[in-house]
Order: sequence, then C-alpha cells, then structure tokens
Amino acid sequence: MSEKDDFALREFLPFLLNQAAEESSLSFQKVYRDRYGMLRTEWRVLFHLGNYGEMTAKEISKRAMIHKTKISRAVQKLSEKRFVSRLRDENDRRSEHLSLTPAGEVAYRDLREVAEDYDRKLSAQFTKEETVLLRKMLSRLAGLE
Amino acid sequence: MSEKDDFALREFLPFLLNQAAEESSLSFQKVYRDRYGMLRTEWRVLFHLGNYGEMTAKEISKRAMIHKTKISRAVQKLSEKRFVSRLRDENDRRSEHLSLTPAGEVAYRDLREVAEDYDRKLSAQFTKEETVLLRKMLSRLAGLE
DNA sequence: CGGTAATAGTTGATTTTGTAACTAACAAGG
DNA sequence: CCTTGTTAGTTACAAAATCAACTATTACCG
Repeated sequence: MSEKDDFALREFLPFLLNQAAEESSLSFQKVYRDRYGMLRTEWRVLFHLGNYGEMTAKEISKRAMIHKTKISRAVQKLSEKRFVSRLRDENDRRSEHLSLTPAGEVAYRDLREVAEDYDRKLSAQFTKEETVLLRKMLSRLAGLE
Repeated sequence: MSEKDDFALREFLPFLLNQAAEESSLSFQKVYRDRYGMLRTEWRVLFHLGNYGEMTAKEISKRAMIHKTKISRAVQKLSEKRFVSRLRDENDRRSEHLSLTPAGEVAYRDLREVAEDYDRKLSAQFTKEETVLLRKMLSRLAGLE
C-alpha cells in the first residue's frame, strides 16, 4: 500500500498536532480519571485554580480558552467532589470566586507531580533547545501569545 | 492574581499540544463542514483513502488512531454521500475494502488543496528549519516512527 | 470435524459536548 | 427611576463521542 500522490498526510501539521496531542493526553488522562474520576475539563479547571489561585469562571475561561458552559459543568462536578469551593462576590453578585478546598489542593499537588514527571519524560526525547523551541512554536500555533 | 508556584500549565506539553491542535483544526474544519457537510472523522477517513488508496476500516483505524465505531459511522456517511465505495473481501468476508469514488476523489483533491495552503500558512510563521524540526518532534510524540 | 477463541464491523445505551436561549445582576443614558 | 444593553453563569436540547454488547465470519486446536 504505497502513497498515491505527493501530499503526505503525515506531514500535515494539523494532523500531526492532533495525533501528538491525543497520544500525549492518553496516558495522563488515565491518571486523573482513575484516581479522581475527573474529566479533562475538570482537570484543567483544577489545575488553573491550583496554579494561579482563586479566580472566577470567566477568568479560567479566558486563560484556558475553554467555553464557559464547559467550565460551568466542570465546576459543578468539582464542587460535588468537594475539590472546589464557590464564593459569591458581594460587590458583583453575578460572579463567583472559585478556589480549591484542602482536598482539592491535595489532588492538585498529586496530579501536578504526575504531570511534571510526564512532561519531563516527554521532553527527555529531545534536547533542551529543541523543547524550548517546541513550546514556543506550540504557543504560537495555539494563539497563546 | 499571581502564580502560586512554579508549575506553569502553559508550559505543559500535553496542554500546549491540545490547544495548538484545536486551534489549527478550527479554521480548516469550517471548510469541509461548509463545502461537504463533513464531520472531522469523515474528513480524516476521506484523507486516508485519498492519500494512501484503498484500505479497510481496520487499517484506517490503526493508522489514524481512530476508534472503529467512529470509522464505521463515518464510512456510512461517506458512503451515503457517494464519496466512498465499499467492496467486500471475497477471501475474508468480514472485511471491506474502502476506496474513493470519482466524486470522493474530487472532494479529496479540493480539500487537499485547501489543506496544503493552510499548512503553508501555518508553516510560514517559522523558519524552514524550525518547521522541519517541529514536524519531526510531533511525529515522535505521536508515536509515528 | 466441533467447539472455543479471535477478528471485522455494527448497533444501542450512556456520557459528554456544542449551540442557543435563558436568568439574574449590574451599567449607563435619558 | 426606567429603558436598553451588557455581563456571569446556567440550563435545555441537539449533536457527537464513548463503551459495551452484538452479529457474522474466520482461525485455531484438541
């Protein structure tokens, strides 16, 4: 089964990005799913709160580029799991300040360690300069700068 | 709102990969959706058949790392649209050989062109050496080598 | 052979996501 | 104040993905 023409799907950036993203998510996903029954969005929200501290859903949405409905549902789940506490802003009663509970902190620290190990493992395939460049290029492609 | 510690989510490779993948899929998705009413999986199947020629669902599944139920449904849709023809293998009547119809070829060539343009546009953000390296790194991360 | 296991692909039930419309709270101009 | 517009977050309904169970066919092995 040889290629029919000169367009190489395996060179197509969106394809490569998707494959790499999927592959790199898989093994990590298993951890937060099995250990804490979390979905990807929940994990991301947890990480944002753990990483940047208290913030509102809106802020997470903006930072993580996740749609507000996903955030809303993730926060509900995380709140049910007692990982996140919600505090209504008394000056602007539309918004809520979200933060990690002690249990949420524990989960965050645990998962962060796994994440760091995993990131190191991925990066170890390349030279230091290469991974620096990779991150920079991905940031650009992701529209994060 | 300052960072609480030194782990940066925005540096975490799986996060960056996902964001970059999502972002890069978005604008392209619009094309195959609007022009041919295709879903992402359908597009991928079409591209695999166009790019590598006739193969079975199983082979596509393996190559593209797409689950067989997704493939099954995508093939149904593509077959309804008369983009893909299905031919049962007479030696092993469980499997089907899938290939593009002439109409499928036309759609494939059209979309491939858009894809190539888009890829060039993405690549243009970086130097030639950088994109070569990027592709290589993504291939490695995707487990394609 | 005959029975069990394996494989290709499909289908159905359950989750999860996406889109749009909605509620509640605030803002600003007249 | 009152209307109109905006914003934070939720909810409802449709679309899609996931997971498990299923059919049909072939392979393996005593």
